[in-house]
Amino acid sequence: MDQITPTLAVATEPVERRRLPPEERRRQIVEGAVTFFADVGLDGKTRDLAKRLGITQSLLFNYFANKAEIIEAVYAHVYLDRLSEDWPRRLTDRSVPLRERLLTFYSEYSELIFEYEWMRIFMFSGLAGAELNRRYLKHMGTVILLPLLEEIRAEAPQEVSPEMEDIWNLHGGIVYIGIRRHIYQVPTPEDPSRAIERAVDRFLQSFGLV
Amino acid sequence: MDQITPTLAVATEPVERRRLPPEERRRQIVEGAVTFFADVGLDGKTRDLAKRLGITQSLLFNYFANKAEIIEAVYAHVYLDRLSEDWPRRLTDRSVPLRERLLTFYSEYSELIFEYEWMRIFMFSGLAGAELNRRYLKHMGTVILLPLLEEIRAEAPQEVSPEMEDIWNLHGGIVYIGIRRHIYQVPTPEDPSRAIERAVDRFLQSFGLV
DNA sequence: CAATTAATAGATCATCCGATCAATAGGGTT
DNA sequence: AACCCTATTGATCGGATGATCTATTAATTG
Repeated sequence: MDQITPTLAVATEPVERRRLPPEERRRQIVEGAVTFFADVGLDGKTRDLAKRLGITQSLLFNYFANKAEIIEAVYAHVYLDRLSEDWPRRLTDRSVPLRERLLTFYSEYSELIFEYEWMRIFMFSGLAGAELNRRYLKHMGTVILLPLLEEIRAEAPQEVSPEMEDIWNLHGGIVYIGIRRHIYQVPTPEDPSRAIERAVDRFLQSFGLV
Repeated sequence: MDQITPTLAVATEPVERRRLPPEERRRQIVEGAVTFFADVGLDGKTRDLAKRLGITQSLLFNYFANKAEIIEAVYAHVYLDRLSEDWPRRLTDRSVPLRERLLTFYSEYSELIFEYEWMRIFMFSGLAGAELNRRYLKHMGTVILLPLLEEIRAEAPQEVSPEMEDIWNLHGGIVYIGIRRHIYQVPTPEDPSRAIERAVDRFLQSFGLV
């Protein structure tokens, strides 16, 4: 099996100082754990994580009761408060042209999903059957994509009526760029904004907009 | 961690008969391994696999030198000879309308990628950094999507010129249905053909076709 | 029906893993 | 400089894991 071999002891900061303030040490562990588990998956071993952090394995359990708790902290650090509360409002702000709303949304949203850690941990937890992903996608559907559907329906001529699956299709086509880049690790455009813009324009055009 | 708990000893066939012919036993192991590793990931334990197959763990190593060899057999069983050699030719057969070519291709191709085992093992191996996935996507790009790009360019009016990323976008939007269903395990249309048809039509329409 | 052969099971090994705990030492305080 | 608190360490435990080996048992052959 060609698992990615966990890089050993890549000390991001000089490791001289032992005995950090607990808050800081905890933060350091979580941040290290995010990239570590993004690299090797949620089955990554605590000994490897500790080695990468330049600390002993036992110290991990001084800050977290068990490994599951570390992963909880990773989830929290990667996902919590990363979905802007502002998006639903701005997506439905009809004083701004629909095309512009869509482009600014996907411009900001893509910064999130094209992040290495975000994309990989989301995929790992999805495969593990985590409830997190279902909650997230459900939220995404009701809070972002459904309002978006209504916006398009409001502006589109009567003869063409978009469906929810059409919105998911637009969304998936964009997300797939990040999947290619961070999961399959194949070349993708450095800056995806052009591809996104073209996808959005094709979408709008097909519903008689733009 | 909320790993999917491997189902224990779900004997697909009656296990009465021991002492199977080697060929048959091997085939049985591989097929069981495909769904097993698709469920729990490539880190799945050989003891759990054996339990599900209704055989002892040591028997596995009578047919395979080690676990990596089992996974190789799983890869082979899931991927080899599953990309029809016929697709490139049929996609470029200009005696058939382009829309029809696209629809029949994605109709057949989606049967492949919407398969539970295919999708999950492909994602697991992608995350593990397997070369397999890069080879596959490269092959997909050059043998299917690039010719497809040429076909669209040939038929599209000069003023609009599709790019390779546009084709990947079409492709990704369709594949994403399978990702939602089998990776994130959220509800998707029972039959994706309607969504695929609409996506293809939007795509063609935006390039002045149909 | 006995003999031969190959599949199978169960015990076992060395290693690895998550987690625990007593001992140690860093560094701020007095 | 001595003291004390606690962050950190290193040794260790029980259980799991991939892989091996030997004894047993089922089917095939003559």
